[in-house]
Amino acid sequence: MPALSSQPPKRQILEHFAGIARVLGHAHRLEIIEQLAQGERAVEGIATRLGQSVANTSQHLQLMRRAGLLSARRDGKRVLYRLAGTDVIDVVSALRRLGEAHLAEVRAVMEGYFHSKDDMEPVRRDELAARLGAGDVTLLDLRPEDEFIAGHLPGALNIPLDQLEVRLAELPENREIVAYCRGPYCVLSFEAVAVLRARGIGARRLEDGFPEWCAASLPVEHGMSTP
Amino acid sequence: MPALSSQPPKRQILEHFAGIARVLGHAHRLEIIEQLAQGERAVEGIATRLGQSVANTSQHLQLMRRAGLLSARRDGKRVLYRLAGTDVIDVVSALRRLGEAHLAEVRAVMEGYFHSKDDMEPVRRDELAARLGAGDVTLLDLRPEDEFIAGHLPGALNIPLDQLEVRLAELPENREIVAYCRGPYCVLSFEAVAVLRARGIGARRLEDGFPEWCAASLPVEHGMSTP
DNA sequence: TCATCATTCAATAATTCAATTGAATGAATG
DNA sequence: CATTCATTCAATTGAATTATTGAATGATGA
Repeated sequence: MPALSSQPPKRQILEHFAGIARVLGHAHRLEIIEQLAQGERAVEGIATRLGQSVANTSQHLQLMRRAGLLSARRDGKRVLYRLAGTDVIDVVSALRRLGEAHLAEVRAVMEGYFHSKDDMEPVRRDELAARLGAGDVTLLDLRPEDEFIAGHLPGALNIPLDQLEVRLAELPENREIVAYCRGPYCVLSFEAVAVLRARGIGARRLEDGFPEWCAASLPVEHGMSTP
Repeated sequence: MPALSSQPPKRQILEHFAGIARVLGHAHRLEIIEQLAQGERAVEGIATRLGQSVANTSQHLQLMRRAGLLSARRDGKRVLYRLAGTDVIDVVSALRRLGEAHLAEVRAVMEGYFHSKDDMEPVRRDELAARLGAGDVTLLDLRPEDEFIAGHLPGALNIPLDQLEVRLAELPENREIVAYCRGPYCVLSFEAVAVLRARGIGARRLEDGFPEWCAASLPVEHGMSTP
């Protein structure tokens, strides 16, 4: 809670933005956001996933709620938290990009974690466009269905992120999966790649998203998916 | 400098991202980034603009440099700092959007600062498309010249942000100015509106940027500007 | 109503962070 | 070579955060 003293208004506003950044400045809270990006969760569920006490998790959740990152609703005995909006995801994914780009230590950890460096590198737009013709790539669109219908990459399969775990069977085997979403700052494709990798399914993400693909005058399809 | 203990790799990575967020979690540092978004600056110049001591500013700068947000070069006696990359701007502008959207207090301060609420609200894409025909709007493209040449909104004037202050005379008077840049998460248009307002020039920014305009199948021009 | 369960609050101790002060580099100029 | 000036370092103080503990809400169901 930043102090609202009699400072110039610009400074006051920056103080608020800095307050939000401080709220994001804790690994547990970033992990909570990652959880909630996939849907509503109760306090205890989050706490066990984090391996932290319920009281501690509750305080983190409330801090984020006060900062406007989360909202909560009561369902019987439980209090279900969810992200206040997609712009929370936007900040976290921009943060992730920045961290990946500039922090050498992160790259080192990642290269130790994933088998090869290529696995983690995003697919470039031109590379993808060239490989689409060959037909050995499955495109996975993680946006909500209405956005998908309004326009998507040719031949893409639409599975919104929150349904990914239950619809894994729809993914063809033995084809490389390239995930994409709203744009380079959207975290949906990051999350999807993480989910797929956790199940041993090879997947990479597109460097940017649908708007940029469009802007590059590459082919676009409209309407429902026809599998 | 987050601890790199023997934690699961995912936790280690989140720890690093959180560290970056903490570095952003201070109003002075956000203000430094705002300064450096306009170009290289020496330590003392930044310090005087912030109204802080040189020693203190130097420490903030070094903290940001260690976090990978800034880089520095020596020029004679002075050390010139600059942003390490545009992704720093991306995070700050995503943060800004989040703060503006969710923090009621920020809105209150803004409404007290600017004359009317409308002044601060971005121009929606469809609204702009409709008004382009009438010809009472000057479009201002703040991206670097090469990006402008590759494609821009019809009739737009290209003044990269770092040249804005010296090229103010090129702006026509008595027309509303709408600034745009790379996308909704790019801070260039935010900065431009701030610069213009500080000189009493009415300006608003486009809700999103060039890729989204393209994605919406709206008209696009290529090549140099022809004033 | 009472007991139960999930969540929240309040108080504490350990850690981390911010700004100040004064001294120490390190390049440029006479 | 010594001086000057911009920047950095080191040490201190005061403030803010984090995780823990145990008690207090507040809704549910017997």
